[in-house]
Amino acid sequence: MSPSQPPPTRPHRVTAADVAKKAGVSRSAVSRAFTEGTYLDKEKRVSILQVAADLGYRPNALAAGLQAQGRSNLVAVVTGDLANHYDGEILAKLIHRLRDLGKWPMVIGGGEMTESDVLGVLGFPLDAMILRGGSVPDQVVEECLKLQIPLIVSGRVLDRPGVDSVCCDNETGAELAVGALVAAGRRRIAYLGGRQDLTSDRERRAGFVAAMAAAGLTPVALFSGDYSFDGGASQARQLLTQHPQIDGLFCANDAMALGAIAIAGQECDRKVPESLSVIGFDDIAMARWPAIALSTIRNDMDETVSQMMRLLSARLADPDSPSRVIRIPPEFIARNTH
Amino acid sequence: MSPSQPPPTRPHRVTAADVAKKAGVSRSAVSRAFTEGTYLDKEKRVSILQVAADLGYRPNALAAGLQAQGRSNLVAVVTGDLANHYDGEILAKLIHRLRDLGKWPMVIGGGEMTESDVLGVLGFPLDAMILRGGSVPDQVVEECLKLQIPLIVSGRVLDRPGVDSVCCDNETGAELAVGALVAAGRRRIAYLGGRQDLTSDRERRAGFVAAMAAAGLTPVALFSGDYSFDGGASQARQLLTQHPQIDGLFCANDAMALGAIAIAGQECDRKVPESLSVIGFDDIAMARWPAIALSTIRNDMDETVSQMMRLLSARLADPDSPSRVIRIPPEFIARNTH
DNA sequence: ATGAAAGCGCTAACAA
DNA sequence: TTGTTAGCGCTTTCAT
Repeated sequence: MSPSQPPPTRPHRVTAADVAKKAGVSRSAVSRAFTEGTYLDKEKRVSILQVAADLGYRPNALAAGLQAQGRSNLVAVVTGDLANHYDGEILAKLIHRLRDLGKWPMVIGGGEMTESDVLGVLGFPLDAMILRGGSVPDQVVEECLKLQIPLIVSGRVLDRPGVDSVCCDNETGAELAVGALVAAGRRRIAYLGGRQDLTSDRERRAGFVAAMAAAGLTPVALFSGDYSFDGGASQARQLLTQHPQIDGLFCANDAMALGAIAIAGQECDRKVPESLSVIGFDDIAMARWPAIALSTIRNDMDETVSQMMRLLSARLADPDSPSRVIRIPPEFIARNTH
Repeated sequence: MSPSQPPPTRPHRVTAADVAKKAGVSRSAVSRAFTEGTYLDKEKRVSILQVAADLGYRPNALAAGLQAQGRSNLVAVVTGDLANHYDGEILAKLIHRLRDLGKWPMVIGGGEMTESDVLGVLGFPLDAMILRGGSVPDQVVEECLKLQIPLIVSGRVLDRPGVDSVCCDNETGAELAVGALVAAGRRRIAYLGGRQDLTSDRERRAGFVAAMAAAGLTPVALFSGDYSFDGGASQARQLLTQHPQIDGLFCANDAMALGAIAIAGQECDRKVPESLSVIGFDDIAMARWPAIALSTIRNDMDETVSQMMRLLSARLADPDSPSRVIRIPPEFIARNTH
């Protein structure tokens, strides 16, 4: 209304223009000062950076990302359920390694998978999307491909053009487990599975069945759980009740194995490993705890993440390269439960 | 060189302009079609959305965030070490609740805390930054305040203008633990602490000391660990060796309590709770596992996250409101280890 | 070496 | 109700 009223304008974020004015140079000079390998007088650069520091200026990454076509440095990470320790542990490594590549992880998922969230994040011009474990709605995959956003999948294989996957060789892992159980003298062996809608479970199950057959054995039972401790416990209760004769148990992941061991000891009067051998899958940190010392199949996280980063870099460098599937070899880790 | 060579231009992301042209409307009409509560002919909106869907268009969130001053919907989350289950569990809830608010979480930290990462993320015009646990470099706090970025701190209290905190009432928690140990008939009680550089440990320690004094008891020992299972185990080994007479142990978090219980049973021939009571802190999911059934002090995650979201919303609505500190009341959860 | 100017894709104030 | 216009803050030719 009247010019006497100074607008109580909240001091906006310092921009390159502010720095330019204060330093007596052009906006472009400021931009150059923050970019390696650009023509700019050595002294001038120093003085600009000084002024910028005084003012508390830092380039707006949003504006930069908008400008740089196809290099927003934003990477969406759709994590599996963080209640699964494997997912939590691998997420930490993933975040760390993405930063090494200069990427910023936008993390979604972690519990109940909200499909709208993962579609919503596509609103950002992502450099890539990482799908960790879990069931990935097909629609999401379609949208990513339509938007030409590179997809790196881990924990399952998605053999499609433009999608790279890295996944444990689950069948081999199951074979190793059966081999170890047989070597321990077990013959009446059962499988305690995870969520049947996930390929990891299907592959481990198939590997188990095949290895048993190869060993001339018939599975005593094939159960399914949900990859959780509680699920493992309740399924193990039924399993040990209905089939008290079993002497070996291969579980689809470590959490279920721990649940099963708890039930065996507390409710079924079965000592592990004396009267029952149990082998898990993944080798989460807890499995290494001396008090637990779970025999398991290592699903190597460091190697998995390394390969994911390798695939990511390769695809970013050449978006049209053929899609790749990398299988990580598992390893049997002998501890105290078999 | 010659116009006969069609440039092998990688099809760019579909923009509002593309949709506008195809639909025969203006760019603004397209923008309006995607914004609730704008003037736009019903039919026209439908047809625009139809064309957009055909083309696979979705508004570029970067451009939108650049435009909307102070509403990028980006929130940086600096998480504590995900090897601590408490941090993992709360991160999952945090991500979920932030999405409910329409915010996108950029997650950093999770393991080795890289200070440059947390400074680097300030390049984005964040709506807010969430600091979860751990030690927060002062420089980070300064930069945030300088940039006028709201800071929500959890797991410690940072009583400064513009910073809101929500934190468990650690002293009361320690009192509850001592009370429970005393009620269980324990008198020779020790404290197995976490990282002394963290306020959570200092408060729990202080609360322990005060409660012991109030009960007319003298602590047998005050040890320090690192909040990890392994750290708890090795400290407990020393503790039980040097002070075999102790009959009660209050641990600074659940992980250390589990480590201590493991050592007690496996190496020191002390049955829990028969000859040694152990109480943890946090009430992580594992503490509830029947096989573990850890008596502990609940550090309510749902309530913590709810309050964080409340503080966040309030600060976003009024950036100048006085900073607030919310203390979450702890609760003793009696299970099988005391 | 450096400034001017164009544009990245979007929203919002202003006209019509 | 709708189109035109002006930025948001930055990077990058293009001149100079």
